[in-house]
Amino acid sequence: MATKIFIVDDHYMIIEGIRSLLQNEVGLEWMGHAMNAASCLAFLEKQRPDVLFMDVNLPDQSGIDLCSLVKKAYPKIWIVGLSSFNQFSFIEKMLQNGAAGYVLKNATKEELLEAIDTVIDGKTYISAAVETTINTNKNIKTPLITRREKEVLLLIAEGLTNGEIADALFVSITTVDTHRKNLLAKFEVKNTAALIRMATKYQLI
Amino acid sequence: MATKIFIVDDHYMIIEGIRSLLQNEVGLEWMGHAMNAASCLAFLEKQRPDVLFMDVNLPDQSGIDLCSLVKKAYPKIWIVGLSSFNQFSFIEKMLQNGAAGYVLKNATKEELLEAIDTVIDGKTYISAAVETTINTNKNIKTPLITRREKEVLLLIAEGLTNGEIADALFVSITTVDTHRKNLLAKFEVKNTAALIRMATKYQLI
DNA sequence: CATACAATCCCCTAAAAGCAGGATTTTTAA
DNA sequence: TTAAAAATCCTGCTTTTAGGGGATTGTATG
Repeated sequence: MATKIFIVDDHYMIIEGIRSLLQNEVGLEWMGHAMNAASCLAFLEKQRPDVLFMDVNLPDQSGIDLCSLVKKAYPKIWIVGLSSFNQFSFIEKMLQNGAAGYVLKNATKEELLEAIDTVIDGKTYISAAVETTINTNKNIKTPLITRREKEVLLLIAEGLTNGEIADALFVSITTVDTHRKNLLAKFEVKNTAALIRMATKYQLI
Repeated sequence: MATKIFIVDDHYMIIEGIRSLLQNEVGLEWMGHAMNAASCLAFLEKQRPDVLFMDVNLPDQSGIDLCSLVKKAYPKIWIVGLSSFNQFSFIEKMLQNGAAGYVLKNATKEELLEAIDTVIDGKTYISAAVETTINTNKNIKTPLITRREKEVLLLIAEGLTNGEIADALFVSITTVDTHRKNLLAKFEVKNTAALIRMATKYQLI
């Protein structure tokens, strides 16, 4: 039986690109595409692909969230994350949320076919380039900050001083100061400038 | 005579996507593709497309730079910028560097055809979505900072103090302090945190 | 039920950044 | 070649951060 392929991506060219790469492959059946999360879910109510290529960035909902939704509702569908970016945070989250593979949008036909074969075998497919990113990033720990610390961080980024943050959060300045110290420690930086830069790097801001 | 189309983009799927959308159009001749700036320039030495779709992000050189290079060497080639991002800075720079159009990677076939028609007519093609971005951004003034201010800004973002920056640049602390004051004034912010956030927003860091 | 963690608060000191004025010398561009 | 812009340096003062200690309370979670 042919492996049924579906894709959700808001970039028309990517859809066409993948389609033209895979369309005439034997053993594959092209089921079509959706251009947003909602129509993807609507499609899945009626039909079930084997492999679902899923863009990480969708207009109505993040691919990350859609991934866990789909995986909960239809555990048999193998999801392959699709992104222009070789960015660790995306890769990590997609895999955590049940994706069985991750390919970049500059993947070759061979990579796509290998990804399909690998995931329907129940294994995880990670392309070489993505693997490198994972390896370089897995040592770099993203600081685990608390809810309150994140609030403080955002207000710091807004340009508020400790006093102003204290007023905004109805706590004392010393409390804000403590959170701030903890942020510096957790990000392993020694001042606000580096803190904000790191936080944007980790896309916490 | 058919309009000759060439594309430079490092994403295989985009190339295939555009090719499958345009390949069978009458009046168009698909010349092929390059996947980086160098091979694009090599191709142009031998053959001349009429319209050149150019990715803004290329592996060996930015599309922005390649754009002005190509336009200087071959003014008759109409360049259409190509990007996933509807980002003002990119659009602006591509157009400044001689691009005649700008389309997003989620463009439809109709948009691509319209872009081609428009630019070979000598006009500028801007898709509706991109136009909106231009309008919303042209009011937002990006601060114009000097070379030295940018150096200081980068070092601030690295987490260096005024003293350390002074040492790094072989100037006095007061000089660094002045640059810093000017940065705060130009970005219209009142402290470092907001400065770094703004600077990353404007992608100066 | 212990204990880990988050969130809150306090003290003190030193360092760094921010604010308000200056000034001089190079560069750059009209 | 001359005016504007950039880069350099200064003094004095205030506010804010950073670094070093703490401590208490509540709330989850094993």
